[in-house]
Amino acid sequence: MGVTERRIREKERKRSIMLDAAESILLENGLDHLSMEDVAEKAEVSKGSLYQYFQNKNDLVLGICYRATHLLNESFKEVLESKRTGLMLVRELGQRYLSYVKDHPQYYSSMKFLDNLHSTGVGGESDYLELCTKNRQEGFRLMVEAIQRGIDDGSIKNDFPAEQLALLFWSTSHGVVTMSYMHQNYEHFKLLERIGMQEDELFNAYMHILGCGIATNS
Amino acid sequence: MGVTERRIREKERKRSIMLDAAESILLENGLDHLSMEDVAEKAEVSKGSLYQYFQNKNDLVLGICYRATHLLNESFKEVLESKRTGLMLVRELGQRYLSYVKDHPQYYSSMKFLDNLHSTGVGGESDYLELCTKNRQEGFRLMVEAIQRGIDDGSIKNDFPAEQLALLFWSTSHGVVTMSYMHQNYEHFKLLERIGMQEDELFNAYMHILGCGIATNS
DNA sequence: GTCATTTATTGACTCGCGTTCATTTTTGTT
DNA sequence: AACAAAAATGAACGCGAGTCAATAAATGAC
Repeated sequence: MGVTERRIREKERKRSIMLDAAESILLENGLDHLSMEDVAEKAEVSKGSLYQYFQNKNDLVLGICYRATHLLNESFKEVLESKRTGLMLVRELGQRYLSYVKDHPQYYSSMKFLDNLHSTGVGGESDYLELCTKNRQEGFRLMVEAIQRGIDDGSIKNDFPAEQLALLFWSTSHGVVTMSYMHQNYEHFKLLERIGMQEDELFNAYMHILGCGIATNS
Repeated sequence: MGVTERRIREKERKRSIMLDAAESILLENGLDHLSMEDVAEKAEVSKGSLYQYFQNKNDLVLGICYRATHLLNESFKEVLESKRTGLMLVRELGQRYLSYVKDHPQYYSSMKFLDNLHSTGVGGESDYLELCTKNRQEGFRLMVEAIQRGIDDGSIKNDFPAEQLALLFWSTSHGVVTMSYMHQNYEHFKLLERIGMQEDELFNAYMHILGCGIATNS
């Protein structure tokens, strides 16, 4: 029976169309102004149909987030395939994260949404939630791997276990990336200008300071 | 006419009661489950009355945020009164921020709300918005001052201007503090445990790494 | 091709919540 | 007590998430 298979494929295709619609609205209007009605209209289906493909609004946004985390991980994996020192890998991961946020602000805000759900406890049922969480863990694991390689090849100090360094890098980079995200996406956000700093300067300073802290030789 | 003055005082008192109510609900239920009706009930006034004291829900939350930012700044000012080296001041500021978030999670979430508004553009009218923003800038200024003192007294490298270092510290500490906030407030958030790390270990590692990056002598 | 059954689609409806406003109550003044 | 100004109230509105009974389309048996 190829019929049920085609049904599944067809269903996946429509789901994808709906996600495309949601993504473009998220990009244009931001999370706060993403309504199910607008998504339905953009996807050229009825509101009720949306709910056949997504359990609720959270689920829809997490659907985007699933794409988002997957894409970021792919980019990270690419980095880990190169043969540079661990320290350079870490730097490159940071660089990738930064460009990722620049290129896909809608993905970034969907990931913020995920973080927020994790903070709030649970925000309703969603099958995507677990998948997204898995993806994030995978991303974290990739970071640990880069750092571990750095410790092994001697480019990174072994003052701390790789997991702990990774967590630090994970936490801190978030703030830096957010800064440049806001700088890029919100006209009125003038903090960087106010202190006369370029966007890439911030990242370089971050990497420099962090580098001094974790690299074996300054 | 002492009457109008008393009226103003009385009005301020009621506003304060309403903020107290909102605060306690924010503490118990979190931002997502903070409804105007609940606040009204807790403050023992009608829903309509709330709107005589606050322009809208955002305004109410920013009212809490105003308290929040003020309190944090007071704590920061206290630190700056001491005569330690700039580097030690910076460390102490971080420490204060950390305990602040532990002691007043509802204030922390109100500050996250403020950040979010800043991200989103503007979320409706609120007189408190400007006040909160001012407070945040003041907080940032205090951080700059601590770092500048460090540069002056030689405890902090002068690779970067104080404002830039402050911005870095500001951005990165946010991530670290968020981590321990979530660790404390959300039972299911097990990231720290998973990698076998204590809460204060994370902060110490952060300060250590950062310290290596900015201190004059390792 | 016809028809019964399963599956997909629809939009009118409910419901919760932020917000408004006409009305009532309280407070202050003469 | 009479009146005016300010404050408080809760019924009513709008908007958007989520539901569901009705309808349409697709499938498979004969």
